[in-house]
Formats: sequence, C-alpha cells, structure tokens
Amino acid sequence: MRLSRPFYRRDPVTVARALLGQRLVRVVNRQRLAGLIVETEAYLGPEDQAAHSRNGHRSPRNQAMYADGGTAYVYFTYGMHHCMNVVCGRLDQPVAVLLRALEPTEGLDAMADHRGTSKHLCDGPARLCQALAIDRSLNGVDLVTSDTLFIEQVHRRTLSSSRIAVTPRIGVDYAGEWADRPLRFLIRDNPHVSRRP
DNA sequence: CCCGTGATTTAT
DNA sequence: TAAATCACGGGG
Repeated sequence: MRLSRPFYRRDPVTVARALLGQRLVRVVNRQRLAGLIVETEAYLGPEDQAAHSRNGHRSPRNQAMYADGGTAYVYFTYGMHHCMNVVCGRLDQPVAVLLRALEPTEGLDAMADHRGTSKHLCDGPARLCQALAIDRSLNGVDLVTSDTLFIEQVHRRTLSSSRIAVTPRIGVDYAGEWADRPLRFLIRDNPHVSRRP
C-alpha cells in the first residue's frame, strides 16, 4: 500500500514525522531498491531562511517545491551530490521534507554497486540518492503515481513522540535563528541515521 | 581540519 | 560578466 495524496497535503512538520518508518522504493532495471526512512528535515516555506523557497524565491531549480504535495523535489549541489525532498502542502505552497537517511532493506548489493562501497549505504541525503540512483531526472516526479519512485505505507500511525528524537537541521548555519529551530526528526537509537543527536 | 566540483545565485 | 555560495561527503 502506497502513501496517497492526502498524506502529503499536510504541513511539513507533520509529514516529516509521519514519514519516519515508512518505506522509500526505487525501481531500477525491474529491481526494487528500498529502505525505511529513519531521518527527515522539515523546510517551512517563504519565512524559513534555511529553505530554498526562502522569501518566496522561485527558479527553474526549485520550482518543484511549488507543486502539489506528493511531488519529488530533487536538486544537484556541490558539483557532485543529489538530494531528495518530498513536497508537502498544496499547489503553490513551497514546503518540503528532506530525506536524510534510510535503513536499507532491499537491493543492498545494487546499492553498494551504485555507491562504490558497502559502507554507509544510505546514511546521508546524498548517499541515499546515490545508493538508490536518484538524480535530477526524477525531479518533479509524482510519488503517488510513479512506478519507479514512491513511498509505501509500513504503519498507519505516526510513531509515538517517545520514539522520535528532534534536533536542529544539519548544514544550515547560514540561516540565522532558523538554523536553531528543532526541525530535524530521527528514529531514536536507529543506527542508520546520518549523525547521532 | 580541508577540499573537490559545477550549477545556481548574487554582486558588479 | 564575474564572484560567491552551497539542505555534502571523503580523506587526513
């Protein structure tokens, strides 16, 4: 069972928490590559000075953030890395959730091939994209209808707060007071997160 | 700690 | 046009 449109059409903090423990699936060469989402970050829109949509900024690069909830926003950065976001909210609300780490569950050999190593397969936003062969060609894909990139429901209810750790977001020191906001969500004690709280 | 790497953004 | 930046990762 795959997550449906109403799941995504909510605020990014709610979606960031609800995505923990769900399963990201990528199909390459008829093979499933998958992992449980164990770390996310919420990006809140125009007022959020860490978001690509800060101050209402809109460009060819980030326009997918303005699409309907359930769209993938994949961008290229540092000349070599891709990162994947799940767009939330409604059309023209530029809010999203960055996927920062997975616990790999299917297709680990193929992931290792893509990564060039069998270590740290999916613990980091660029590592998980490399492992699952996620690049800019998937920017704008609809996760609700795509056959090659989607999220499956593993549990109906959001994990209890006692199982979720909350910290400031990683790598957004330029964002002033927004850098300190508690908008990073991790499954507590999961060894596959990118950095321990 | 430093640095690669190149698209994107911002400054001139 | 040119310079600075970057939601990162790998290697000392």
